[in-house]
Amino acid sequence: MLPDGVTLHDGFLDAVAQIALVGALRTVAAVAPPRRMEAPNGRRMSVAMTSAGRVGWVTDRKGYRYEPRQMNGAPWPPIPAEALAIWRAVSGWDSDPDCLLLNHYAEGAKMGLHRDADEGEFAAPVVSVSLGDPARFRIGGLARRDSTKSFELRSGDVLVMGGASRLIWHGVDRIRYGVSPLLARGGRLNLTMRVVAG
DNA sequence: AAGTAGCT
DNA sequence: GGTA
Repeated sequence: MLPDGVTLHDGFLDAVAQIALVGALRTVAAVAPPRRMEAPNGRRMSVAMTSAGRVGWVTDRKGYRYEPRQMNGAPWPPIPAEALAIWRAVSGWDSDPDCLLLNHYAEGAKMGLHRDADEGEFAAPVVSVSLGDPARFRIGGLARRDSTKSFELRSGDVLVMGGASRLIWHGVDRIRYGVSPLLARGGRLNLTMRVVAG
């Protein structure tokens, strides 16, 4: 039983769709290379990130925020049509997302419990797509201290966090590296689409 | 004394 | 996934 507002579309993308999406994301990564950024506390994150869309999510010692340009001054690449199609199918939101955040989990990468709270529009859901190696996903409640539970997210799964769970705490405990044949170098790709409205 | 996209 |  998932919290109210969280929907898991198990196996939403078949193998063909997963391959097509990975191909489109390769183009994103070529224009805006994923990099391991610094959290405001100065620690380098294990997950490498980049973005597509009108704005991209960045972090450094100045804090978390959305920026209209990459560090090198170039705009972010457009959000691939394959990703927008998923958003339109599952988000229930009228407009398209402003940002696609692309996270690459190499072997050993993980992400601590956090909330997606840097957007200006919390009525719109966050749509998360998993590709490649499986991840042990942890989900809590609206308060940091709320109890958590975990389950596995597999390649092709689409998770929607919206409604009462839009600001829910969540994270990735670990990935099971080398399980999926989808990505040549292994690891996990996660993309999340957000309405930033700022 | 919170708050935590980090660390054990 | 709850502490320090």
